[in-house]
Amino acid sequence: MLTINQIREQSPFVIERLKIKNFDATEIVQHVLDLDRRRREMQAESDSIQAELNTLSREIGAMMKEGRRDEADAARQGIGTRKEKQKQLADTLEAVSAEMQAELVRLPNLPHALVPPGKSAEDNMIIRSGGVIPDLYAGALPHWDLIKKYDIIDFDLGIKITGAGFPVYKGKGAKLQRSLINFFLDEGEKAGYREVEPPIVVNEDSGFGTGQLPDKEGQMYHVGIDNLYMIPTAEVPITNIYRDVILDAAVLPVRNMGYTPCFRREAGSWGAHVRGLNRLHQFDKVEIVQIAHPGNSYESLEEMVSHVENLLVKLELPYRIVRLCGGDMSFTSAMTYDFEVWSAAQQRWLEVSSTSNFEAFQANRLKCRFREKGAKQTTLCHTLNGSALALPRIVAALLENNQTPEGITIPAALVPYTGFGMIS
RNA sequence: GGAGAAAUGGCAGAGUGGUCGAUUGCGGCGGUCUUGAAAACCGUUGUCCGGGCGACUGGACCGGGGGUUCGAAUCCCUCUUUCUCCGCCA
Repeated sequence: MLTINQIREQSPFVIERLKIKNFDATEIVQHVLDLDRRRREMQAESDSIQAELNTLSREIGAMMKEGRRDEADAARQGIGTRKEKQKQLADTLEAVSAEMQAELVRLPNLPHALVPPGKSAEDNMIIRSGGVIPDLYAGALPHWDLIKKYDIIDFDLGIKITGAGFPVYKGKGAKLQRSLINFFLDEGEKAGYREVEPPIVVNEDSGFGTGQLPDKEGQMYHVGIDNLYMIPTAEVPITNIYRDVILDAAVLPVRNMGYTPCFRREAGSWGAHVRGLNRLHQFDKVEIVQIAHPGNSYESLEEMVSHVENLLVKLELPYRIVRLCGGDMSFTSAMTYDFEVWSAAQQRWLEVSSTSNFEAFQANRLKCRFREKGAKQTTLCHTLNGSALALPRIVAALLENNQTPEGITIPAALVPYTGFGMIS
């Protein structure tokens, strides 16, 4: 969420910027400012009554010690009404603060100045593209047919075991998964990321910290009996490592990555374009996360973008990088690059990575701060993350783009991992 | 799952109703001394929310939440977590 300070100090700017996200913040900002003013007034009053009470208590303590019982009893007289008033004030103060918090949480992050305006994916800005779009032979198949032809991914089995959207990877299909994961992790390690293996179920605090709760509650699988959530992305546990942490400025940027399965309910989002591997309830992903100094966070973003791009180059996939327009960006992001690969049989671009700078938006919720050497003040870090990469659509594109009448060829970079160069 | 013990500042560890944001040690930072370093000595050292241009100042925080009391780190309730023993188990 945005900080109250920023809203207090530059509310017209906040309102103006959010228009890029097609969000009219006028009312919320006004309401927040109003609540903030009331909150501060009440706290001043509450604090001063509390100060009086504290003094009185101390005096009574001294009297008791000296055995002046009568005086102590007398001093006790005025306390009841003050306590009552203080209690009332404190309760209202808490209610006002909670309301302010609830309002603050409704405001999306401010988009960066370079974010183009726009309503939908149509308005995204293509930054660059690479790779060669293949010419498929006549009779080339979409991946949902290829996986059956070569018996490497089985949706029906998944339906039997769990339900739709939980495929079973078999044989070379399973090996391909494992190879991609290892390849991504190895490349990440070369790029300076520390590998972590986090829990894949998280508590409410973590869900709130990265912004999945409360807004996107319905997107996560909830383990009701223990009130835990299955992660929709490794971003949640990996970023939450830094919840309630004060870092030394010298350690920034911190680079972590992890492979996890990801779980998404995708309620209500099924349609014509989500056949096969295009959208699943469970999928594998390697995620990279950086905690950066606010002064350098866009360098971190660029670094992450080149890392992801490098992966696509090594996989020899035709890709393009787009900077999302305001209307297509997520609630929490200040700047997002999407990576799309060309799916030759489907004749469309598939999103395989979304790499974002959240600036201080998540950090404010997480209370992830840093301190300059020798400084007394703490400052919010910037947090960033990106998929590097999400597997299913990569697999879809690899299968479709690399199909030949003899079988599916494996890109050279992967062969050391798979141990085979062809699925046939 | 059953029984018991515990949770205090970066760490270790005092504190069982009163001036305690908290003794002390270690660590960190600054200084004295030294050619330099070590040792020794002196000082300093948490976070958050308010007020003030500022010096400074009010409030909160001893695992979380609630309660008793004029007053709670200390007493009571509850939740969470950790440790020990037993049971079960990859």
